[in-house]
Amino acid sequence: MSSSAAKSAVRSTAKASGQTGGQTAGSSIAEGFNGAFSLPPGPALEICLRLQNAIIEHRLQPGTRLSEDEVGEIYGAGRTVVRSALQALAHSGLLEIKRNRGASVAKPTVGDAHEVFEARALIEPEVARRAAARITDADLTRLKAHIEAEHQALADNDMGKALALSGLFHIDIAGIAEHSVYAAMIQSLITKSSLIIALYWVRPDTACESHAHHALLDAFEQKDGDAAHALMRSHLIDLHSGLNLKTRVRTETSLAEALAGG
Amino acid sequence: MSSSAAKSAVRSTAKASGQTGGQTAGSSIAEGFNGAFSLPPGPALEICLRLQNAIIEHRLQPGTRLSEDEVGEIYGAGRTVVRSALQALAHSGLLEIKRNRGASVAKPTVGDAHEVFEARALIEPEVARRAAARITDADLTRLKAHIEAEHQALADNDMGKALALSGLFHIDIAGIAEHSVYAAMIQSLITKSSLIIALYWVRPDTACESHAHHALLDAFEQKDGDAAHALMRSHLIDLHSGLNLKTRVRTETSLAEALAGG
DNA sequence: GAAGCAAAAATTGTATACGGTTTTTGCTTG
DNA sequence: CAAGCAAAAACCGTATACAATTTTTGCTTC
Repeated sequence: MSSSAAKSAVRSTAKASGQTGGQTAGSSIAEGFNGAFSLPPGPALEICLRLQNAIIEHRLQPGTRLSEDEVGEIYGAGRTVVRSALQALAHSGLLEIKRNRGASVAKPTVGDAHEVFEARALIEPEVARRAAARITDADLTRLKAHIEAEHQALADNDMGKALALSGLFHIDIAGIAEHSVYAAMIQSLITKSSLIIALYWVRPDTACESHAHHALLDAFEQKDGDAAHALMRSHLIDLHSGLNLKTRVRTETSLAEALAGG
Repeated sequence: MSSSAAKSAVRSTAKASGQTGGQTAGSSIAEGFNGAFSLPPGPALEICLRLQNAIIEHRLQPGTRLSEDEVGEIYGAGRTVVRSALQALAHSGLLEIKRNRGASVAKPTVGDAHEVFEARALIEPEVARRAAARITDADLTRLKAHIEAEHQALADNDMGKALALSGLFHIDIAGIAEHSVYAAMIQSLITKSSLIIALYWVRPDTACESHAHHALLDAFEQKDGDAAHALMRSHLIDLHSGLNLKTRVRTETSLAEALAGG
């Protein structure tokens, strides 16, 4: 609950380029998402971030089961720390844990999807207005870098990375607004959005997103809070409408998926 | 073979006889708060609810340290389940866990307090509008019962219970609105509000709260969403203004408190 | 051949033991 | 008598072992 933590957490993402192409959690794209877990620094938090990153980048699909032994084997940790990490992720809404059944990646329903984007449409415009009043030049250059990296990821056809960067853009704004309560809510909502997009995204062109982010950046440069509010709201409504929430998409379980692939 | 069986038997009897005052977690006032934890039903969840209840009713004050062994001793559980419970509570923002330092009841700062009530003033009016559109007669009678119980607690001069019931009123409304995302947010905000009130509450008369709740009930009875929205917003602004967030109140630690008491 | 049931395998829930870090305490020394 | 330091106690982090539950599998039977 420290109100000063949000901004510094986002700021630290600027140094993310110093590492090799390896998959260390500290160098991952999703480092900016790290404010959501109330875990002390340690292996449990690292596993948390790695798994969260995998979910956000759609390398782990909704419904996938995560056995404690399996995860421990992959990351070279005991079951104790893995349990900690899984419980933390469950609390963030990314996993579901059932008694004696283990953890699996959450599968938001159509109703959940509506609720998440409705909440985002309420909260994020307010946060954007706050951010416009507080934004600094350093923040603006960082946001530009995010958009640039997102473009690059799209050029590389790396949809998972592009999506993660798009989310990071919104989270960075929450950090700029210096409101830790809103920031925590938005982090939770955006990670859930990632799951929802994995299940219900149907629009083929993602370019519109970049346009919206550019427009937001302009409003921030002019420190126009009302414009930022309006742009954010329309952006989120646009995102919401880009989902296919009428019919059921991708109801296949991991089993059916495996059958289709092989 | 008999050693472990005997020990568990002792544990269960201690658990049963230690709480003869009718304080089972399932029957406690804070039962309505139980949607916030992503723990499977079991002893960990029970300990979670008991501790949450104690915090909400101000029997545990901000800053109090909770040793794992101590909590385990009290509730007759091993450290494993206690750790689970403490981590879950930390995720809800009620506890703070520092590496090798253990858990302690969170102490929201003045800035946190502003943020929490600002967020409530944004979200809860929206939820009240939704609730007005969906409320049933059964819901109305239940809300009336809440207000009645709150009055009774005030008459008994049981401030902790009154405060918990007041929070339950708001949480019930979130449930009526049938919006799980908002409901989770509001539960988290209200439990945090409980900590904030423990630290910064200065207004001697709590009667105003009951009036506000009565007025809200009227709006719900008439299914007037706009009125519910406006009343909820003014109610929360009123609560916010009832806090002393200018100067520091109650900065004493548990040590100073013990000295003052003894 | 399908349905029902029992045994076995796999997986999670929990407790306990050991190692590392922090905090406290008591002594020494200026 | 205060300050610094070292030893010890307390506490948390992690791994491992055992118990309980679930899921799967193979057999029997209609």
